[in-house]
Amino acid sequence: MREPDATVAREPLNRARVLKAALGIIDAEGVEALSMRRLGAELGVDPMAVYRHVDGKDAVLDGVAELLWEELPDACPEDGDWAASLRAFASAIRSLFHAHPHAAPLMLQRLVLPVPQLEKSHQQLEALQAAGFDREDAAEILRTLISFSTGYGLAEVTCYALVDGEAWPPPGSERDLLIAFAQFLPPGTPARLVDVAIALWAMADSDATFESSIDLILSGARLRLERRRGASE
Amino acid sequence: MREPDATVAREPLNRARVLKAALGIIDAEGVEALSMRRLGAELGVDPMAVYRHVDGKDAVLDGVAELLWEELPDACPEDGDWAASLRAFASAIRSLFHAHPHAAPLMLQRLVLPVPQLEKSHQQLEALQAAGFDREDAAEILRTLISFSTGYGLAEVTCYALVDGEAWPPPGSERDLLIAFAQFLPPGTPARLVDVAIALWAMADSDATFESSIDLILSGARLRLERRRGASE
DNA sequence: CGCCATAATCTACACTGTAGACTACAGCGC
DNA sequence: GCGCTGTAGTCTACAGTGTAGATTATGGCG
Repeated sequence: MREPDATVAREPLNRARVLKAALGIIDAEGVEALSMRRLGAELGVDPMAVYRHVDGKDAVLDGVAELLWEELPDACPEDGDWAASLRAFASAIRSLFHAHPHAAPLMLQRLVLPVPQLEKSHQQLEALQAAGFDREDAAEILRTLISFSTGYGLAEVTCYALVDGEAWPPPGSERDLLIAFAQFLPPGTPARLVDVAIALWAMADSDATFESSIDLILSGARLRLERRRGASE
Repeated sequence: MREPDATVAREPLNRARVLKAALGIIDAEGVEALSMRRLGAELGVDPMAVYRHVDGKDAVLDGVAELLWEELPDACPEDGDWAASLRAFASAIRSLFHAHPHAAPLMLQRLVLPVPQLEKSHQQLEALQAAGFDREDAAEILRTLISFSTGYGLAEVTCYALVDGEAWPPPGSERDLLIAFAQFLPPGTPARLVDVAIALWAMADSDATFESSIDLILSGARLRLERRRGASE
């Protein structure tokens, strides 16, 4: 009945498989659905077996965060267009939130020091310095960009969480929107505040807002570069 | 022995006192230290008594988040300087994170729709429209500002969490910094990545970076206002 | 006094993370 | 073949969690 080769009743567990399973659960059902018992069940194994490969639940969460940040694509340094590279970096961060809305809290909890994120940041820093920025300016620009992309991604994902699986913004006429939003707000919220919520968070093209904000940051960076060049010559 | 007046063996519990106590615990020891039993103890009361005044633990967390956003100061609309008002708004959001570093996850979890935040946003929107912005532009600017301030505040607070009570950035020479940061990173992290971490997150004047990023966003807003005015006349 | 609403307590249950003892088994020298 | 040893997986048990439900004080009011 069983496979003849190597008598692999099961592949032995390992850290990578544990983390992958954990991310799967989180993506599908949210962080609060992840328990060690559930994780064991998902892997077809006693819950305690997981502890052989991972230090504990916190370590699992840390590992998943690392896994997520690893999905950030490398910068492609060949073209030498630092602005395009930065824009791609920012978009990638935002996309990460979109790809794993339920895991957003994890990416935030370990926001500053995940090694893969540092690696990509390093690439960006190098590109900026190659373009003539000094290291302080480059770091400041990158920091601004990371902060903004993170905050923006988070805000969007928080909106998605409200409707959980449905489309965002909730489709329909302006009147429909009003009704839909009223559900998310405590009863008795003044109508003018419902309007504010809609204006802020149910705008049609959040892509455009994101891009234009990035433009803003990049144009500021460009300005700084020119000033720096003018001063040094 | 006891106070004679009104025989108040204790003031009866109420929602506000529950939330205040919860925030106290969170500020002092972090979110994970908050349990219903701990909360009851803090209030000198059976854990179950809390449930009379609040719907459950999630409701407590929601309430605390609301409490936090209530600390956002009102805009002072009299001076009519929309840019100054926006800058104050952004700084206030950032200050909120600084004032309650342990509560940051809570403010994020309920990022978009806390009523008090909508109230202040409403004031800002009004001010912008009074200055000549149309509602879409005003909303976009505000959204960018909120996202950025949130992301920036979060990143800073995440750094504070690393040292938990000590000063940030950790003081000392560049070599000291290197050693200090190495502790926060997994062993074996390449030195160039430690450098990146330091450049990004241990910069001396994060106030200045914040302000200059806000300047960037505001100057973009100003530009849009002028264009809009030029087009409409 | 009795009645009753409200606040606070007590008990109990299902569930969590995980320490520690235990079993199953592969690879080894003899 | 034997026994040893190290490793992967299992089992049991414990302290701690959120909270449903029953129970007990405690006040106000007729």
